[in-house]
Amino acid sequence: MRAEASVLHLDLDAFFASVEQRDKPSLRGKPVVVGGLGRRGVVSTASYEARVFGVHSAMPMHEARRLAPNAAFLSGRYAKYRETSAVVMGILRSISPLVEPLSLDEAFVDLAAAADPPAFDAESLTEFGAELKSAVAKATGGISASLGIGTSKFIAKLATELGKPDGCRIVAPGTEVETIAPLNVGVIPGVGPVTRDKLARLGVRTVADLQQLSPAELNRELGQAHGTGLHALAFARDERAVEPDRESKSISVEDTFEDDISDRAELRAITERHARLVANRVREARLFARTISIKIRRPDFSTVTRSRTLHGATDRAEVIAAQAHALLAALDLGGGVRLLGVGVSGFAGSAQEELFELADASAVGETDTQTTSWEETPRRRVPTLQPGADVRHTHYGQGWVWGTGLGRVTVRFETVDTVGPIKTFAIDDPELELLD
DNA sequence: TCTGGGGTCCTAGGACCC
DNA sequence: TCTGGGGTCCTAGGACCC
Repeated sequence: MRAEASVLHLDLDAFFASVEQRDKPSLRGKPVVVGGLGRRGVVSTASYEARVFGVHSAMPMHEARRLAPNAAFLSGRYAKYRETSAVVMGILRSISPLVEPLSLDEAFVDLAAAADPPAFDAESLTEFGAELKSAVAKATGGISASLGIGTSKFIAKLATELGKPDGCRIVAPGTEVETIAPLNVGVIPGVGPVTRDKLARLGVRTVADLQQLSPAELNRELGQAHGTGLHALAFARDERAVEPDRESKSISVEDTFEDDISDRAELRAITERHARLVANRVREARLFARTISIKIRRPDFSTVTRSRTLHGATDRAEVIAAQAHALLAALDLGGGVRLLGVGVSGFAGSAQEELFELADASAVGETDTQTTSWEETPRRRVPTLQPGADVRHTHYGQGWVWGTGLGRVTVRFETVDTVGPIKTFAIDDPELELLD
């Protein structure tokens, strides 16, 4: 274990909702929920004002609406979130070359590798943290971050959690075990609902309880890797390094439908569209994939995956689609499909494509006759004017979609620093333009 | 009207090979 | 007639994370 508190963890508070409140001043101080707005949507992020009502991430949207009917429900503006995230990651990289992003709103920083590292005492680190938080707020237009500093990834992340929101918590070297001992085992990364239940059956509720179990006992209950890992973390032993350049291991696109789909031609068309999106991303990453997978979820929520590995590697949509079609053709889809996904993995740096793989796959897939042409565009599922989206009107300027319905769209004209009226237009008003 | 989308890592069994 | 023992690759499923 590191002797010094040299790992920093940063988490942007209620990130997506914070960006919305930043760009939509009328929503500041109000409950905001960002997520899928459809019938089967779930909450991505809830602002702290919405959390008061019990709304939280991953909650079905209909439940969130029931709990906080007066909240603003917005579909995400992911380009904006990526943009703001990049600004924050840039600040972190100016501190240390070793920055490991975990998602748009979270990252680890190895402070020991910093060009100008802070002194590792509580006072210096507190000052350092305060400066970083204000630098983030300044560069992002007021987004707040929570920070944690500790001797390992686990402890740094836990420190962040303990200080949220808008916190800066330092766990002093040597105090790790006493800090975690009284906490629920759920604070250990890798302990989710299933593991927590298993541990509860062994009488384990807190990290201190977990410390009483032998590694052998844990391995028996949870498997070798998980058991060994948990035993180490229970004593705050965590040697994982901050890894700035983790290579991606899979790329996938999936979609849950508003209504279950049974029609094979339609599913085929969607598979094709997904294959194209996957192939685009594979090429952007300059990769070639050997394994093609599909995933379906049935109406009863049971999930099935099928995959096949090619002899060579590909970045071509036609090859991915052909394999995916063949895998789909072999599945019983009676009863319909709720979700369909296409993915690739097993990356290689170069293509060793074999010509027969395309032909071979079409042969396997020939049971479902060609009812859709390659060019056919599947129906667009996502309406363009979603609540929260940025729009511009020739007279009123920039605003955002408040709501839509009955062929009309209501727009609130405001930006970070302008306040204007709320107006309703016909949904196809030529003076109204969707931004991005 | 239950339950997103993008990932990572692990397990377990079978094929195959030496 | 009683059938080792590893290692690797592949597939499918599941827990978990944000």
